[in-house]
Amino acid sequence: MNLFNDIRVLVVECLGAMASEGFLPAGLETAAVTVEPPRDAAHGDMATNAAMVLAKPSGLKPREIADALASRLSADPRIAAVEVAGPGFLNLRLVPSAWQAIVGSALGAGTDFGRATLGKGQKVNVEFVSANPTGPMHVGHTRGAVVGDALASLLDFAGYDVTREYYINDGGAQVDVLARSAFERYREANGLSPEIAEGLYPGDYLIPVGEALKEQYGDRFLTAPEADWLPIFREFSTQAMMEMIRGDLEALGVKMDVYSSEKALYGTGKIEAAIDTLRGMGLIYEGVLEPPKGKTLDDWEPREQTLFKSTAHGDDVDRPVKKSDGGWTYFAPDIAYHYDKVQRGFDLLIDILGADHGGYVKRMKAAVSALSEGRVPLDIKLIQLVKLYKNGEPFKMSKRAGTFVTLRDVVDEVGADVTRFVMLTRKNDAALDFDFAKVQEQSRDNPVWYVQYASARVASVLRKAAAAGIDTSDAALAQADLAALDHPAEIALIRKMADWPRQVEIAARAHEPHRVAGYLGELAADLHGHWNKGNDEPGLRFVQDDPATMASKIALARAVGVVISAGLAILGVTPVEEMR
RNA sequence: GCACCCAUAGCUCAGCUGGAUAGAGCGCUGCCCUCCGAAGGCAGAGGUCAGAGGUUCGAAUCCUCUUGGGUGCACCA
Repeated sequence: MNLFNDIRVLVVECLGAMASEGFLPAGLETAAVTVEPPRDAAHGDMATNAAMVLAKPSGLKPREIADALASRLSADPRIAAVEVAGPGFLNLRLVPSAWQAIVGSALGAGTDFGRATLGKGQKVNVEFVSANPTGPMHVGHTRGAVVGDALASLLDFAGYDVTREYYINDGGAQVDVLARSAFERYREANGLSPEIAEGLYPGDYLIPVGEALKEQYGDRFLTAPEADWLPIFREFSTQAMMEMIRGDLEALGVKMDVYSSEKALYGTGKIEAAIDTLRGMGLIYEGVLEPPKGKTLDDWEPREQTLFKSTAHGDDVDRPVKKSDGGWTYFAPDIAYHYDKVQRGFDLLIDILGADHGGYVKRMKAAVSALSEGRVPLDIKLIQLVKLYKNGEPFKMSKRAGTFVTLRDVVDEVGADVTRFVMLTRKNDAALDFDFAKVQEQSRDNPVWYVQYASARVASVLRKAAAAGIDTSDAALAQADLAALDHPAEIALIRKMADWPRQVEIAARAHEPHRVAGYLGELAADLHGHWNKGNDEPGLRFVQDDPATMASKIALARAVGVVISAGLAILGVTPVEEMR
């Protein structure tokens, strides 16, 4: 299905044949051999670097290898022309039928077109969002949620067995703060005026929690000591927060497979077991850390602590796992949690974190490296800031949650589809400008609109074809005369569309779902460009008088539509049938 | 002080984990426009890929250093 891979296989086979004939030395490493679309279309359909890569290890001149390889390749029925170019590139031109067949594959596979086996069924865990259960999700979380969800879909599409997971940070001091904040709202619900002290969460979203607490417990905790109500209020309000967060995620179209709780790790011995495992490796010791240089800590004093020798696995300094009061640091349950993921048999772990957690990457990688004995890679994607604008002006909203803009605010304003697409228009480690006005604009420089417009145009011609009595089911369209799609412009559009399976692999390998959005923008641009050509050249239009001709053209349109739908599905965006 | 991330056209950004003459949109300039679906189309100008070394057939891409920005740096998560 990935034509580039097919041709690469052919190239490697030819090289193998050349080796068995003695032209090339036996056992040459061919991993570096690539078959890619050339940047300049004038160079042909595909280019391979085989001759240059193998020149040195074989002791031959690139030209010699290229010539010999060229004559072998040209014997393949799919190859129309081969030429040696530049420093030793082989430029390949395929016969039109090789491209036209791709239209048939796309129609046959539907939105599964481009599915890859890259992941080989390996189990991958994508942990994302993991927002503290202390309030509604804000825009920063939103980007992480979208990137994580799209990455999970992408990896699934690329053949991995994916688990979406949320780690609830419900074990630290912040949930005590939440409980105390809820207590004030509980007092409020009982007719007292709340005292939202400095450091408590002031957001209105806790008002209903306070009311619910009153509903359940009446006034009986109003004068009770904190120790009586704190655990109860903590439990009650974290559950309320998690319900809210689940709702927020749902509004965005994100569904987690697993919610893991930090609190649940305590008292089970899991933290102790993880630390003991490290201790068994000689990676836990009692020691005193040096004070950080160049930064003045007024309350610094040397203390002996239980430390994890993370420097043995690439970290800069060793990290404490116990506080001076003997309790675990936040790092300890995190170690246990990742150990749990390793033990659940994942072959690859991915964490999506805010960029402000950058300092945390090395120690976590060190822990996973140690606990999995180097078996399980951990990739941590840091998500940069989202800057909000409205018509170019920095934008703040404070509807109901204090000072920050919530996920709900954004989704209510522009919809989940637009939100998701825009969040994926930049790579995760670059800051993103999100302009409320711009993302709803109907213009070329709004990528969401542009891709949806392409989708709508495809749907439109399909409707026209159906009205003209053409069977527009994929199965029927696949039977159309694809050989009629022989105009260079049509072949060019097919070539773009045929690049989709390759793009999936590239994006999946890099763990970068934003590439899918970028590709869809390019494909949409090509479709629109092709459409415009039809204005001057009626023969290129999708809508034709002759039913058989039209069926061929519609097959192409639908094939492009299939790719757009498949791509949007990965991004979690619903393709539109028509523009309103 | 240390670590991580970023730096590409006037602006906003792509750039295939090393490929050929570095791309797109906006803006600018000049033409064209009633064409399947309006919300335009075509063409042009615009670059020391922050700077300097290195690796190699080949570097925006990998390594080192420099500059400029962001983030984070026991015992909070």
